[in-house]
Amino acid sequence: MYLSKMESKRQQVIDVATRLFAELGFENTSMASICAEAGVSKGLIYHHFATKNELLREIFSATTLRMIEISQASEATSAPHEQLATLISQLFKQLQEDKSFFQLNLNIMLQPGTRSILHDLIQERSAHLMTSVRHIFDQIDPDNSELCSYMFIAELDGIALDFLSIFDSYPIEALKNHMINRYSKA
Amino acid sequence: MYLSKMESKRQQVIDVATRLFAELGFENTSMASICAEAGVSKGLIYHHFATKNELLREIFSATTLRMIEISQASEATSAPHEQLATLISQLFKQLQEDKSFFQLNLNIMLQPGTRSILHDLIQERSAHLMTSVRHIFDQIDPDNSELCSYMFIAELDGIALDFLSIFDSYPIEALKNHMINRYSKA
Amino acid sequence: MYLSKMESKRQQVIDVATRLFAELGFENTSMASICAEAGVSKGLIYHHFATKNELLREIFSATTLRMIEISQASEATSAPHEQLATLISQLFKQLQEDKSFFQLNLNIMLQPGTRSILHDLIQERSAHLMTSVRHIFDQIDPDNSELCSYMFIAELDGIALDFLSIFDSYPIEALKNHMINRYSKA
Amino acid sequence: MYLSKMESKRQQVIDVATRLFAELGFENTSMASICAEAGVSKGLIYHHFATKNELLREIFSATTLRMIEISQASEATSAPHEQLATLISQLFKQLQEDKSFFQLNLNIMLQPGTRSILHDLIQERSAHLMTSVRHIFDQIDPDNSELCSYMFIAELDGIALDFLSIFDSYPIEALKNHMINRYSKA
DNA sequence: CATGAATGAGGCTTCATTCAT
DNA sequence: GATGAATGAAGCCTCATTCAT
Repeated sequence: MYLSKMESKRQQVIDVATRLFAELGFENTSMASICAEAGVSKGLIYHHFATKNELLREIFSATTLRMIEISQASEATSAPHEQLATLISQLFKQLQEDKSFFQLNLNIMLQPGTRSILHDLIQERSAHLMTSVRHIFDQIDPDNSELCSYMFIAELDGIALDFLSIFDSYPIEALKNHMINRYSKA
Repeated sequence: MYLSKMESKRQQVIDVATRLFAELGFENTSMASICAEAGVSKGLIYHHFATKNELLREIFSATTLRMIEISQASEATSAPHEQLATLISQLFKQLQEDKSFFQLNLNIMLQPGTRSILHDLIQERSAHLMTSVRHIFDQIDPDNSELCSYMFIAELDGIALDFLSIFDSYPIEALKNHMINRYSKA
Repeated sequence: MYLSKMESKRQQVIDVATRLFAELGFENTSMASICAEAGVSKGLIYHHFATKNELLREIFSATTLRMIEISQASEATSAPHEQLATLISQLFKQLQEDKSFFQLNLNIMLQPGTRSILHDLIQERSAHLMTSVRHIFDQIDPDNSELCSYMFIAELDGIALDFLSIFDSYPIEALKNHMINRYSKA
Repeated sequence: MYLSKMESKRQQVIDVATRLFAELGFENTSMASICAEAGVSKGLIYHHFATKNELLREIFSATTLRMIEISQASEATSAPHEQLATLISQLFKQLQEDKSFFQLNLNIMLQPGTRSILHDLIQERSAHLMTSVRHIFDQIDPDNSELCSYMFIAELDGIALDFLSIFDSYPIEALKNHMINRYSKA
């Protein structure tokens, strides 16, 4: 029970921080406001996380894990075109269900301040992602798998970007279907 | 000469601020540092710009104008596929020549803080951009011009995003050629 | 015409400053806001008034003149009790007609910052006022004229203070009649 | 001892701020100078008081309590005329012993800036004061108790005003005796 | 007389972080 | 593990005033 309570406060801080970073941005979220919303003292937050930057890194790592889970859901199916279809479906599902999750990730990867804090973690994540996608395209078109992978990722990133941050009303369903059509045909 | 001197300090502030916002991010750039680098007193910056936010808005508006110029370069040629090719070329050229220009734009459109400051201006810009692109696709495939436009923009945005912020080494030339091939064939 | 125009801008500054000082207080009124409301440049205001303090002193002096005029209106009548009645009437009339005029005077005489700027002028004014009132009471009760004068002034000041700054709804008419009754009977 | 130390810094801030507001005026007292004189860091003052305005409000509330105490000292005695005499004595005593206490109160109630900050508290205080005084006059002259109360308060306020802010040398003792004579006779 | 760009000190407030309890 | 008082640097902005034109 002590442990669970201990974990609960720590996790509470992470949850609240994740939400506030997504809503307000890292630089506009104060440690004080995280404490307030998490119902935790200033002393405690620094007992669990050495600095605000460390807290961000921990959150980023956690989201990386979650993104890997999403991308691995597709690996169950064997046929590469099916894998792509599943991957696309999964991503669009998440994109619509948890906008703030993706918004946060775009934020912190683009903002110079947070980028440099997370530099190594960003590297790791994108390398991992690239490898995953490339495994699939290696089975479809080994000669162009690199280019195809980059293009595939760019299309998904671009849609996410436009959906989340550029256009106020976005035909997300139409684009999802378009992507599935483009990539799931043998 | 009066005019040039008068304009010079104001413009100097804009130039320095644009660069620092791109390099460090809006929230991590202090008015004091802008003053210092522009060789201008703290008071003067507030003589010309009511607020740090106003300064950002002015910069954003200026970049919108510049983006419109870029996109209009393609309108000279008559054939729609040629227009697309020209547009893609222009964009990739700018993207490689002035990374910080695009970085800044991605930054401020994604960061919640700056987004809300610029909300109306972002709306205007993306509407304008959408209209421009759609004019071209209306001539190619009127029935699907909306979807095509969104997809086209997503691809370009995604490439820019990945190039500027995700991957450390990016095959930008290969992607450019791929895009030109995809869109310039009749 | 040049002269009148010259005077007009100068007077305009005085008028606007008087109003703003009364509405916002001296310390909360910036030279810039006076310029803006008076439609005058910063250079010009400093051409006419050496400093913000000088502007205040000039305004205070002008209001002193106006107060003297008011108090002299009563000297026409010969009987001392009539003089008091007239004086009271005049003061209550002004108090109700031009609240901000009196408010300003109370403000700047009480605020330590403005008090010290105006120290000598405040002395002069109160000495003059005291003398005027005492002339009247000398004719009524020479032995107690000093005390009577102080008490008379205190009553009027107190009513003004309470009316202008303490109570939201104040039976000003009732107090006026009470004062007239108290002092006009032979 | 923990408590005393905890309270000590907070109270120290209040004490210093009260004194400086009285001496220099609210607008001319910087938070920095309060910190300096209280031997406290800039951060701490904002740990205890959200805002400079809040600090003022707290001080004003405290002075209201003190004024209520003073006015209640008279309620012990039963006869109304005695109550008035006691009240007058008390007030003159305080007025002479702690000029800056009253000066501060006049200041902030008259300065437009501070007035609006304290608007509700001023209302409360004057309502309370009025009620207290009226209780006494209800026992003396029920038909005119309202007018008598207003007049009584005006006289005291006017004397305080003139004593503290208008005249350089003021026969305060003579006026005190005059007031006691006027109100303590049955 | 008239303008408005320019200055620099100083004001209020925020914030990450530390530390005694 | 938990609290919250305390710090001090830094941030945005305001303002009286000066001066070249």
